[in-house]
Amino acid sequence: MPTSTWTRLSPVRRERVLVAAMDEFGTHGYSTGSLNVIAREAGVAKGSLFQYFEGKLDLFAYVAEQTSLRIYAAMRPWLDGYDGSTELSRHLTDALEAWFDYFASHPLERGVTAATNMELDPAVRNAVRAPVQDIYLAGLRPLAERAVEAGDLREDADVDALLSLLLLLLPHFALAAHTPGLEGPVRLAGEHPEVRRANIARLLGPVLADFVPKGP
Amino acid sequence: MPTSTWTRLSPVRRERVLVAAMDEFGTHGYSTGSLNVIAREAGVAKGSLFQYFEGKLDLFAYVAEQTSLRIYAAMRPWLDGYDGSTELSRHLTDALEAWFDYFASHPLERGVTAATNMELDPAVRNAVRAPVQDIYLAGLRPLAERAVEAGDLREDADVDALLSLLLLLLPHFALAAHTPGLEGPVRLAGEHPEVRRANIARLLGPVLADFVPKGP
DNA sequence: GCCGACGATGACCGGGCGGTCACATGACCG
DNA sequence: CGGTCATGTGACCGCCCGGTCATCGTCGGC
Repeated sequence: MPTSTWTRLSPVRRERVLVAAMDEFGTHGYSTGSLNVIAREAGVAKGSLFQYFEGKLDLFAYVAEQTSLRIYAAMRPWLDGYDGSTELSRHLTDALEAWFDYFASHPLERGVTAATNMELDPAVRNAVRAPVQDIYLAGLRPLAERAVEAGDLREDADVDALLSLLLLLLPHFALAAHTPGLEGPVRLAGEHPEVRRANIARLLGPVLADFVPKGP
Repeated sequence: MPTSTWTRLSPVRRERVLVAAMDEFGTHGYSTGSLNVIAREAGVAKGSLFQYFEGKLDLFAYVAEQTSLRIYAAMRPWLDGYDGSTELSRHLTDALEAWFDYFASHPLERGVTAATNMELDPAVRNAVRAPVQDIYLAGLRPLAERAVEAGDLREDADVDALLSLLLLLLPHFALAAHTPGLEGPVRLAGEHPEVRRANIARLLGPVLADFVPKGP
């Protein structure tokens, strides 16, 4: 958790530190990322970083959390826009498409997401991922509940299981879609929008299959 | 590339070093993995490691390559067993199922595969993944060609594109299926074999859809 | 019994790391 | 003005890293 000093800091200085940390951690990951580099790029003394955060892990957790909040804010219109009047799978396809676009145009957020999901050390994963998942769950759970009300999900659907699946799979899809040197799985990021939509729908299909009602 | 000294080493000593390196790199990844730890666990002086390999990256590349060879050897019966008399998708489902089982019972190989696929540094990725992919391609390409002959793949199918897709997606599936704390995506690793088979087939479906013949 | 080649060894090197701390700076107050 | 306090700073600490190398033991050939 950031210190009280951090919260009192000028927004300009906060943003400089945050961007430098997102860049460094997003490029090199947690363990290889260097506080010396972050301080230098932010134009701040290294000692200041320790006045703002309890240590390296605290800074990384903050970066991951802020990144999730930015992504969440960008996805908010799609999460709030679902009222059951459109089909759930169609709505999720829209959201996933917007998500891909967001990563494509926000390399810092993409890098941090990659670093978070590719972290091997269980201690670091646990420290970072729980708050991040809480943020996504806060947006996804109401959507799932609205879908049950609307009959788009089976009444006895295990909502927790569905949300776990989405949280596990979606980052993989999103990141794989922008893996350098390949267009993306199943040509997800292809040039023709209608092809891309169809591919997203195909990826979502097996994820949702257990949860949607059987009949028409 | 290992030195000539390494090839002259007693198999017992070679195996001790290889296992220690697989364990360390598989647990902590490349950059965080320590040569000091590897030397200690292998019961070998650190200087010896530099008589066997050109440096840390050389050792990691060797570990990744040997791991691929072990996995490839275990999958060999499934690769060679395809002669066009069974359906391709059914055959690949068998192979993927065997792959999951292999990872579940071989934690060292699973760890190294995870470390290889989760590496962020492009230089390390390139040094490691090219030889690894060559190994898999050597097994998969003949299978794909046999499938074209048997009419299981469209004659004009882009075999390279299909192989790229398989190489990109399959490790993700295999690793996600054993992510600690979750049963696996779409309950891949569920208890009922028939459910698992169905889920594997659903995952493979979109990967193959562009490549199989349209009609019956 | 001597020798030269090979291989094993661990003390040692320079460097970068996360983290600390004594001190400088400057705003505010009596 | 002096005193206090929050904040900024970078030299410094101990540690571990990948990598080197002088040294020594152990062989097979003569």
